[in-house]
Amino acid sequence: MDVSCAFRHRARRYNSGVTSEAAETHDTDRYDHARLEERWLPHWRRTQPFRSGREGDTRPTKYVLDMFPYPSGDLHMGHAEAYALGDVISRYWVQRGYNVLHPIGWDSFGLPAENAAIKRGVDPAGWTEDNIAQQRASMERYACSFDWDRVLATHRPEFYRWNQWIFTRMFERGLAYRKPSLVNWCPNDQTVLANEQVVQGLCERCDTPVTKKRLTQWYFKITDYADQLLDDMDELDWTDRVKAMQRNWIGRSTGADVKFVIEGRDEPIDIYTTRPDTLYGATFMVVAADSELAAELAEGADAATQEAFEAYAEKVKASSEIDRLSTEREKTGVFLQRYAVNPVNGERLPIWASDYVLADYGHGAIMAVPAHDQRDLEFATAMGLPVQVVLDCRDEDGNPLPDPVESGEATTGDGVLVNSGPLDGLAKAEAIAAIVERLAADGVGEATTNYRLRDWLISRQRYWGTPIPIVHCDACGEVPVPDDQLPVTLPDAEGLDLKPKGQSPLAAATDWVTTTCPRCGAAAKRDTDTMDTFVDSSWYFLRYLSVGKTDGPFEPLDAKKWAPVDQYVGGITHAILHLLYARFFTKALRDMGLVDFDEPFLALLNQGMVQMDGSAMSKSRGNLVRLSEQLDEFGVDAVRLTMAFAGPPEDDIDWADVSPGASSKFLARAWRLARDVASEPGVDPATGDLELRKATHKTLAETAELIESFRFNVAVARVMELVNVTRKAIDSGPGAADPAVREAVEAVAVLLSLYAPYCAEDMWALLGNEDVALGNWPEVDPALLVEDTVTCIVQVKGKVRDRLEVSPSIGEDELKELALATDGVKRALGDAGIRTVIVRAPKLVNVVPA
RNA sequence: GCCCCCGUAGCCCAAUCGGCAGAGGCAGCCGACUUAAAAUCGGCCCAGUGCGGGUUCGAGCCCCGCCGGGGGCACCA
Repeated sequence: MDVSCAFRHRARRYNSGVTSEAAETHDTDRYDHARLEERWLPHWRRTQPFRSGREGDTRPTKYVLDMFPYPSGDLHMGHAEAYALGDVISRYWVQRGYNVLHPIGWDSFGLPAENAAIKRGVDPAGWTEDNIAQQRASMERYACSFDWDRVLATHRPEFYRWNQWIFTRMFERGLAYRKPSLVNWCPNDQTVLANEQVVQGLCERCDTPVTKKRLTQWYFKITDYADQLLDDMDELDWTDRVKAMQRNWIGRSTGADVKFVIEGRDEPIDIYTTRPDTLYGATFMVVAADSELAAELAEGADAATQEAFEAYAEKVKASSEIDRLSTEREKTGVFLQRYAVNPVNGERLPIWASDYVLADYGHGAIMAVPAHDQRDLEFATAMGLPVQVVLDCRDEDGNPLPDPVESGEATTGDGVLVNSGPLDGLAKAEAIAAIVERLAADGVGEATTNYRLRDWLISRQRYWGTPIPIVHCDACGEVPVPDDQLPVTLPDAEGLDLKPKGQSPLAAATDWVTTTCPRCGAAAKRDTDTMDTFVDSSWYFLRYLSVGKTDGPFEPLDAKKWAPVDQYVGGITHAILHLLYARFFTKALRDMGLVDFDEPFLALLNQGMVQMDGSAMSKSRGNLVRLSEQLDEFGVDAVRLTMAFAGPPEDDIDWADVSPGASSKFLARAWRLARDVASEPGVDPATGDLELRKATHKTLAETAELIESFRFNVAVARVMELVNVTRKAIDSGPGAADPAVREAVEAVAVLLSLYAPYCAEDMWALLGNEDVALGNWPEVDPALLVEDTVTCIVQVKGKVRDRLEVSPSIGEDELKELALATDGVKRALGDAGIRTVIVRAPKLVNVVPA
């Protein structure tokens, strides 16, 4: 798409009601965002100021990365915020003299393209490429400081070839494997979903209630890295919020495995518990109704029991995730007419099957201690099972808590063990240590760790994704496609029915599916599933480093030079999924010897969302604000500045609360400064007005700190202050010809280049310079940061009673004397004596009366 | 239920070692310029920091307990 076309369009819009002649003429003596955009965009297209990694570039490197967009339509307000903030960081480091890698690409596989293709009967590839072209044009107009030589899109074979390559490496190491299991199934999209894509029991994409289906699917063994994924977070410069989300998701718990002998079964079974100290309180056992163990135990029971179990299991399977998630639901289950033996006291425990025990956590079986676990208590109450108290729990005042059976509340806290044989009298921690030791000695238990995190299900029964590079051979089994036969490209969508039908559309591409086994040469079939698109985004940040490379996913030397990412910028919506997967990939690639670092993203900034009138924007809600219209009306610079100025970047922006019009006015005010400067380029600022010089240098020094701690809104406020004092200097101070005015305005231009590149570039040109964006951060003169005098607050009993203008280097004793002599102190003190005087030279004295 | 974040003028937000509650902006009001309006320039108004305790010479900031808002996890044994 031609961006200049959009400009003509706007010019017409903008000047409607004015003569056509006026529409063609721009007033060069006024700030006119349309004129500035028309002037500078073509210039930047030519000069490509943000190309990184040029031959002979000796600047220190930095890698600043924005999360790449999905190409479904044009950019929206959310993109505008994210890229505005990422650009502030990236442009700042360029100004500070760094060789900044700031790439962009497209996360272009996935359901939206496929759904659009189905709906409109178009080719997903064509639809995707069209959207990419549109977004790219919008990004260029938006003046994103991207390196346009490093663009990638994940749907192109030159990218997804390396998905396949990494997959086969994972497969070789046992990190990619296939297993049958009950998986999340979206009946609408007709595809499997990862746990992470099920939100409140609904499909993340289409909000359809998710059901369960038993399927054989591909997994990545992310659970192998659970401990590292938890522990390595300590080193990351991420918010506590995101770290907490990741911690919750991984969900590490420590406890013990305990072996229970099952009557009539050769092998004992393991259960997992976090409270082995309550083992003497176990009164029954529960196995997950949808587990193989439950089916096996039922098989060993009488026919009536078996029938009851099968009916129950069927019901459980049919229930939706939503039902399952309801916490108020009644406990249900079937007694399997089987018994387990408690290893510590030989008691016979009836075994029940229920859906409140999960098949894929721990061992899918638990010991039930109803006195001290709320869920077990509810189940015992519903089924009339016995309750045995083994903990003496007390409230804060030392009174015993009511009996769980009477109160309906299990006592789950700490307590002293009772009715527990050798454990009696021990506190929780001691009891756990003692019982684990004894179980281990007897060979019937050991301390273990469990995780909420499950292995990552990556199979998708859809067309628009990376084909899984596996050939199924009757003789050889699962055979990875050899490297020299990669990529396995997608068959043409032409003639394929992409509609969801529970099986991958690739299965219908007979010619494509039919192949020979790479190992034995016999007739064989390709795997017809495609990979979860999160695979693409798990390593794309490495591909940017070596986009053209044809003999590997990335060049190790490039990775050494640039990676890991110094600063990542993106929405909090990816706080769990994408970040966790990318961290896992990095660790796996490290173990393959491909990278030499542990974490992909050292620092992370999560910008908030852009809302309108208190809620997320949507067409149906009628509160949609169109980015293109905002850009037409207020200009790129004003919209970008508004995003930076609205508040802390992590906070949501309500577009109704901010004012792009005010941003535009401010930019005009700044721009006029450059127009008004009356001294020549290169004039020595040292001879200029001292007060203005101090203001300029102070602003520069403070801004550096503010940007580096992401306080962009405050940094913008500082530029506004500098603009205000410079205006005053011109109008009612030393005047437009003073060299300090030029110094101040040049600083304004450099500072504004972070938020408002068009305005800054034009100011820079008005000042007789070129290329404002590149390494122009002025050196701060420390001498100009020192104040001649500071205001010392004089307090009596913490209340301000007087002020003193003193030297910054004043001594404590001298300051104390001056303070005690002030009228304010004398008045406030009256006849009272002095108990003590707190002196914090040079800023504060606090007199404490007796 | 567990965990994380946040409550400061009418509104968005500053106050980063515990030290003058206000930097910047929006809205409002007044004035200058103008025949007038726009634009521009200048000025003014506005809270004692959600509530209750505590520590301290001194608390928006630290501690405890509430209230309110947002978010994550959740039958994970």
